[in-house]
Amino acid sequence: MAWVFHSDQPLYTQLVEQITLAILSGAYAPGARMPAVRELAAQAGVNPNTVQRAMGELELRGLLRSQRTSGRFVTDDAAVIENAKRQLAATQLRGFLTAMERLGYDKAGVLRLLQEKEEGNGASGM
Amino acid sequence: MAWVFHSDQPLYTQLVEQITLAILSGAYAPGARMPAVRELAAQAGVNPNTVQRAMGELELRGLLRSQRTSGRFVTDDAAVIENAKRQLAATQLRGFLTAMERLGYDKAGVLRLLQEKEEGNGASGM
DNA sequence: ATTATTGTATTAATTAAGTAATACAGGCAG
DNA sequence: CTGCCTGTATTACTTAATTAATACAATAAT
Repeated sequence: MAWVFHSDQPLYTQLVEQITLAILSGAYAPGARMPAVRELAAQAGVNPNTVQRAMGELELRGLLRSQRTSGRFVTDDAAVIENAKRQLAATQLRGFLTAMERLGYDKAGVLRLLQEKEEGNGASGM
Repeated sequence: MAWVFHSDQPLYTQLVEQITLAILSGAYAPGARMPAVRELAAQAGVNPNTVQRAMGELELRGLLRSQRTSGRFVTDDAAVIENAKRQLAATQLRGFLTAMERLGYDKAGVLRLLQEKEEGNGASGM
């Protein structure tokens, strides 16, 4: 796993995001054992507590499960993963739509904009 | 103007957002004089510097113009306003699409999702 | 039983961000 | 020319968030 961080967001947040995507994409497979906190911290070059914090967040979301002394494991419930995916998508969509509405676009307008982009032209027809 | 603030975001950010939308929607008309920094601060119940900071931001974006001793004015260039609107929309769209792509949705998938929502049903067909 | 490896908890240090207090500067009206 | 109303700049206070150091706890393996 390639750990790349930028400075305009907390480390633990970026960890949550990257690990989440790794799980949702299957890079960390369902049921698989995660690297230990200290190991992952070494890999990523951050403090173990920072990893711990990220992991805790992911446990709350049900994506990880900790086994006290044997390690942490990705959930093996595929439905949970699929659900998380859909949940994130829904959140994105909702936020996007309300932002666009405040800019004066109704749903039809948003659709039009998207289809224009889909066609690869920048003509907005304003 | 009704000033409503929530605590999960800096005041000056919320000011920027609300004033921006007020300008984009025409509530503060092109060329119109803005309330003075201290007056607006009193209205909104915040420190004048906080308003100043928000105003400065809006100046950078070309939406406001300060006249040193006579006050601040909304730009009277309608194109600037229109442009800001489109810029914000484009930013929203771009961010939304990349987020969705990382979740495994291609553009067609996003479109499908939107159209489903458009039709008012929650069936995702998963 | 001992040791090594796991996750966990607590506390402290550091840093950064936001907000506010206050003083400055320029022009217009009287 | 005096005073008041503009925006502006500087500085300091306060608060919160992030990260790190360190110690604790449990279990599996030897």
